Amino acid sequence: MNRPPNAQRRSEKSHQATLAAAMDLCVEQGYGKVTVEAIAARAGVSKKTIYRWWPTKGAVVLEALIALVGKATQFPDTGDVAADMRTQMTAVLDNVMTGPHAAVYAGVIAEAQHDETLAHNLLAHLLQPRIEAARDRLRLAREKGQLAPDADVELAVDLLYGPVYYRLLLNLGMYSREQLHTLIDLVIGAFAPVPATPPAPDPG
Amino acid sequence: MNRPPNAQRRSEKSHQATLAAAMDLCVEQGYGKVTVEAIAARAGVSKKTIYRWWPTKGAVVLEALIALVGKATQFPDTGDVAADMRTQMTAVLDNVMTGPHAAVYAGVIAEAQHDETLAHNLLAHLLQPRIEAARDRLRLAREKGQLAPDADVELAVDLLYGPVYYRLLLNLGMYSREQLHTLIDLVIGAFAPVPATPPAPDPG
Amino acid sequence: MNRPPNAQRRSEKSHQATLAAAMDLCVEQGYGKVTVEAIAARAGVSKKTIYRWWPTKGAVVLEALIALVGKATQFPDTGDVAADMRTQMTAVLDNVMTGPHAAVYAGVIAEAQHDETLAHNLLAHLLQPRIEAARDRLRLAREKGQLAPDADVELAVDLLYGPVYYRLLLNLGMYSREQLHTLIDLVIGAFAPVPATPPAPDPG
Amino acid sequence: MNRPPNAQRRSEKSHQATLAAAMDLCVEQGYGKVTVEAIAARAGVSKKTIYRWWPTKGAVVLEALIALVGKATQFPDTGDVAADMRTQMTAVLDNVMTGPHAAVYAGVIAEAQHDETLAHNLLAHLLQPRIEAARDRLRLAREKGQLAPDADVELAVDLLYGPVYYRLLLNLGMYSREQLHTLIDLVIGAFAPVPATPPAPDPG
DNA sequence: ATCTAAGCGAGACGGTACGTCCTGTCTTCGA
DNA sequence: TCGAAGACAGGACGTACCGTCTCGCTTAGAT
Repeated sequence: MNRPPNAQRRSEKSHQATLAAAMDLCVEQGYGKVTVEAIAARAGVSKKTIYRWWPTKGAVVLEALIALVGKATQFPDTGDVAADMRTQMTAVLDNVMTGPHAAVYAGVIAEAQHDETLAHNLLAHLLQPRIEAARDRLRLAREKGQLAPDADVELAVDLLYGPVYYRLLLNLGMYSREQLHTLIDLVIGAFAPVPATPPAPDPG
Repeated sequence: MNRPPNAQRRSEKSHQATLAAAMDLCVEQGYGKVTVEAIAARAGVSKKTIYRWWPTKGAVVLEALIALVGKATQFPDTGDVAADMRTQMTAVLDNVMTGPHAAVYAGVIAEAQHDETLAHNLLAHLLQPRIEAARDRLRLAREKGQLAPDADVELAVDLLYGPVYYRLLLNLGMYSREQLHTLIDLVIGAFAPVPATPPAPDPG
Repeated sequence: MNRPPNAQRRSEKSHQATLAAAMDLCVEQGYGKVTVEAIAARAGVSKKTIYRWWPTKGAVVLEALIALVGKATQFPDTGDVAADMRTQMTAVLDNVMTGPHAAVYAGVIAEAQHDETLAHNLLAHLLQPRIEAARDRLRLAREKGQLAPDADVELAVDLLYGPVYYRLLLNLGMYSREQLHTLIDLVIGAFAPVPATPPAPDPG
Repeated sequence: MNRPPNAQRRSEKSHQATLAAAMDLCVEQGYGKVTVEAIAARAGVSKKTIYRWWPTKGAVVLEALIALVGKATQFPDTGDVAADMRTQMTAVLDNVMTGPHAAVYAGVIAEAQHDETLAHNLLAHLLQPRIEAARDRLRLAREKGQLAPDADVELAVDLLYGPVYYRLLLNLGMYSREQLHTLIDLVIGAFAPVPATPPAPDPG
């Protein structure tokens, strides 16, 4: 009954055409107005082929998004944690929080509200890796003494990413780069270590 | 000519039945699976009547949500800004970020991603008033010297609300009350005024 | 669950448009190539409306056929049973056994081979009434002594109609009017009464 | 260029398995519900192999039918034309007009209504030989003076076969053997030669 | 005895129609 | 005369088969 298809025999051409068509249509018409039928027509692919490999429209667009942003968000390690966070989050801001893909990303997140599988995959394949990378970077900084030894890195990441998604999803207007940098510096600063020797008392 | 209906002659009974049916169905089946047809059937109301007074399903549910949570969010002012933030945000946490209404709220926010009117009304009637109230409370604290004179209250509110919505909408698990309080204290602390004299080193 | 629709509120316009579109398409393209989608599109009617009132394409076309031929096949009674049979069967020949409707009729009969409901309705509403009329006419003739008193009118009707349907459905070429009349005369003759007084022996 | 396949290298095993599967499925589920996919699956044969050797499902089933009934229809010649017709038509009745194969046969005839090639092959390979055999037998009888010299043997065959197909295809209930024999005797009798001297009135 | 070209099973593919569902509009009928 | 009931046009859904196609594999005839 209903065996899964044989992935080895999958047509890479149809695969890529579908992803490209899905992303193009989302950018042109908005995620919500895109239909599986339209994706199939644009890609020159049959609906059956789409349903063979993806359960829903959301899954297609999610994969397209992952392909789009997957590579662009590696964390650098220059030694300066605040600078590295700025570098990475600026890339995220440019890639998916502004420009034509922002609405597509928001659309997928919206869809995930009533699609558990999509929510899980969104988390597992797009979000969680970046969250983990950020946490790792912060843990590294903590080990090097650049953050307080008891700094809660999970909370720190929430404070860094939370406001960005909040503004994306509640239509509050995305941060400019400057605002983003201010935010990052403030959060990193909040987790800075208490200096070992207190600063000399103000002689005034 | 499509004149607007005469609001004076509106049947309050149908109005309330519709809101109640919408909220009940959302809680039972999830926002995404609810249809206008089902709301009409459950409320014993005709579809026409629903479309006469609301443009979309989202608008109905938004109104139901506003009715539900609209009253519960006055900001206290006890003089202790951190305590007041905790009080108010804990109420929000309990009302819409956890429990059966959380998914409904998330569903409306999701719908707003591809419905500009709904997005506008969500912001104007539900979100913006609470954001403004929070900002006002923080401005008051700033004026009283409980926050740094240059504290960016907009950023502060983003840092308080952002992580909560982020965790709601990205399926990351909502904060416990303790976690929420930790978050609030950290953010308020980050905006605390720089003390004129540095704190004495811990004598222990 | 799935109550039947209210026939009183049926749109007669859509009803007639559907029947007309179905028959037109069948004549143009052949019964087998007609789809419910095409009927709906041609009639300017939604598929839902078609499925609300008919279970299958075959049912639509059957109703169209019934409307087409229902009126044209009354039996006359001139007193001459052979002449009356010729009159009626010639009308049938002209209406549904030749010309553009023949293939449509054959298509419906074909469909009825794997659609029990259609088969039943075809019999009950199209065929059986005409068969009964023919039998009645023959019974009348029998009572008047124009046929043998023990004439099997059911068999007689089979012998009259059978060959016609046989040639229609097995692609054997339909009878000309002359052939049909020969057939009728032969069959009626086979059921003629044995003369009370035998013919005088040929004096030759 | 689509060369025809090399029949010498055809797998007889696949050939027979396909025919058997087709007939089995038709008997089990009815001709109309059988699909090429199902035949392929049941036969353990690929769809490609079926389409290599037959153009359509109908062609497969027709071949299966021919294999089934092809042998059983030689006309006897005992000298008694009515008896010989009874013998042969009873065999037809038993083989394809009743029992599990009747519906399959009807299904193929139905399909032929919108498949010219199938119609042609059905006629040429199944029907026409039997019709010709019947005509030949009647011609022989005519030559021997058992039928009137001007007897129209084509019409006679129509009168013999027509009612049988008519009852098969219009769901009118097949004849019993007795009814069939009555029919045959009546038809043959209608074509009997006019006696030179009229029969003497029954002296009883 | 190998080579090689075909048939073969498997099954993915583009395509078409299916029959269902929901939307948002429009009509009817009963209170 | 208003509103519930619900029929309507429209359009996307996800499914089922169609007939084509591309894979490896066997398999038999020709080398």
